[in-house]
Amino acid sequence: MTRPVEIRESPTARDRAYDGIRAGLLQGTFPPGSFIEEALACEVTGVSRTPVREALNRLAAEGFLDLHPRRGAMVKPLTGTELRDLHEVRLMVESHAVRRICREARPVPALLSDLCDQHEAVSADNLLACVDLNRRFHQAIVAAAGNTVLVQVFDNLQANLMRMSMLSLQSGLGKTARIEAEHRDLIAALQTHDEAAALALLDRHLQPLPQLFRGLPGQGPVPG
Amino acid sequence: MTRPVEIRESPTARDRAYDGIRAGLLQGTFPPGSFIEEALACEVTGVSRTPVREALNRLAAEGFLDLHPRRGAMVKPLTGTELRDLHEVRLMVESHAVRRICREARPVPALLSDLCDQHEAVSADNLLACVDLNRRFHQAIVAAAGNTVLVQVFDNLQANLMRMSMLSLQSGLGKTARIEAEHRDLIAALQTHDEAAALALLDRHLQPLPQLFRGLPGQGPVPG
DNA sequence: AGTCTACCTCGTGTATACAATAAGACCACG
DNA sequence: CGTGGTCTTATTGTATACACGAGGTAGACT
Repeated sequence: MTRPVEIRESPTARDRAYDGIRAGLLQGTFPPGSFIEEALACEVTGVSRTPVREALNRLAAEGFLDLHPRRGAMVKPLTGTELRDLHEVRLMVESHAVRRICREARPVPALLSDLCDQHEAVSADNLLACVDLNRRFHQAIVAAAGNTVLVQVFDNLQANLMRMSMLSLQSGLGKTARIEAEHRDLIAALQTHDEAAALALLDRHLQPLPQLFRGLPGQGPVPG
Repeated sequence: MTRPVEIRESPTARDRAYDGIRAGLLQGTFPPGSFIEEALACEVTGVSRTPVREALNRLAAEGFLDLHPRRGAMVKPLTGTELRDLHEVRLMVESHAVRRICREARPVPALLSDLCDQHEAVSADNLLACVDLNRRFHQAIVAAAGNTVLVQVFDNLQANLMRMSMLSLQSGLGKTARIEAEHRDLIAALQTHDEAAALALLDRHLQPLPQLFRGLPGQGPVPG
């Protein structure tokens, strides 16, 4: 386990570019506010400009970058306001999913428990791996609601949600043990289709996050 | 006002490609289920493959196309299920926006009334113009909630929402006069920050849409 | 006659070469 | 010494050429 995150060697150059750049963004290799020049991204990822540009476009669509015409791709600094807005939308989407699951008595996929088990296995200092597991857990909940468009919307938020997760773990707010326990509680509530309980658990699970941006005036970029 | 929709001649080839292909998709030049070959898109839009590919990628991200690796870009057929899912998410987003506007007593931008006025002016048989005005109206409401991430999410839905609007108008469900009246009522409720009334009006305003997909089994593509 | 295989063609995936523009530096002039 | 302008250069935007792979067709063999 020398590598931080399981990077599957995708045969397509575009995906290699995308994965490489995104990893750099999450790990801070490309600091917020800086510009990523295409030539640099080419060196880092080892592919030519064409797939790099496609990757940059995709990352911009996902909210990682601001594409300035003729200027380049600026790494979008996460401001307090954006974190607030992101958290609000995320809560809206996941609450909606939870409501649908409970009201329509949808089955809860076994994948959720599997992810919890994996969570136990991974070491707590492997930030990227923890973030990825967390992402897949919440993604699975949204998917379980059975609304493909809702899944698509949630996927579009993933980029910045992962950044928020990183911040949360780095600042010590999210203890992985607590997260895993809360995940299991949430699964239990969903399995019995107890809407009120599930919503309350979800709310409490995401409650620590606002501490990240509480007090921030909004404009200033968040360090990290 | 000879032109149906204000198409600003963008100097960049990528935008010309994007606008051209999207117009073709909305108007049925590229029928659902068919594959768009890059060479064809080049002929239609008059630019080379590079910007065409970027446009296709963007349209795929927006849900217009399904990109099959090594196969090409298939025009995604809108199924009954997708229309249902889309409507549900759309209602979730706009309801959330309305709630925020009312609870935080946010000012309602004059833009909304302006759009209603323009709606009076445009002829009812100009489908694209009507769809575009409608789009901007709902977009402005979401924007008025003051959550940039929510706006971004809503924008990502726009592609398919416009397709649904086209279907609605074509099938005669949406009478433009009624739409405009309901828009004005909604504005009034928002201005007085009457949450219950605004939510009810929004709900009733979007109520006719489910008739589009009611009874559809889900798999079959929607004609048009 | 049917089926399997091999080849060919077409279309996407990638790289690279060319064009255009904006930012920055340097010089001249006030 | 400061300011304005112009020129250079670096980087993006676009076009095109090449590579690779999939799918279709035709021919041969059973």
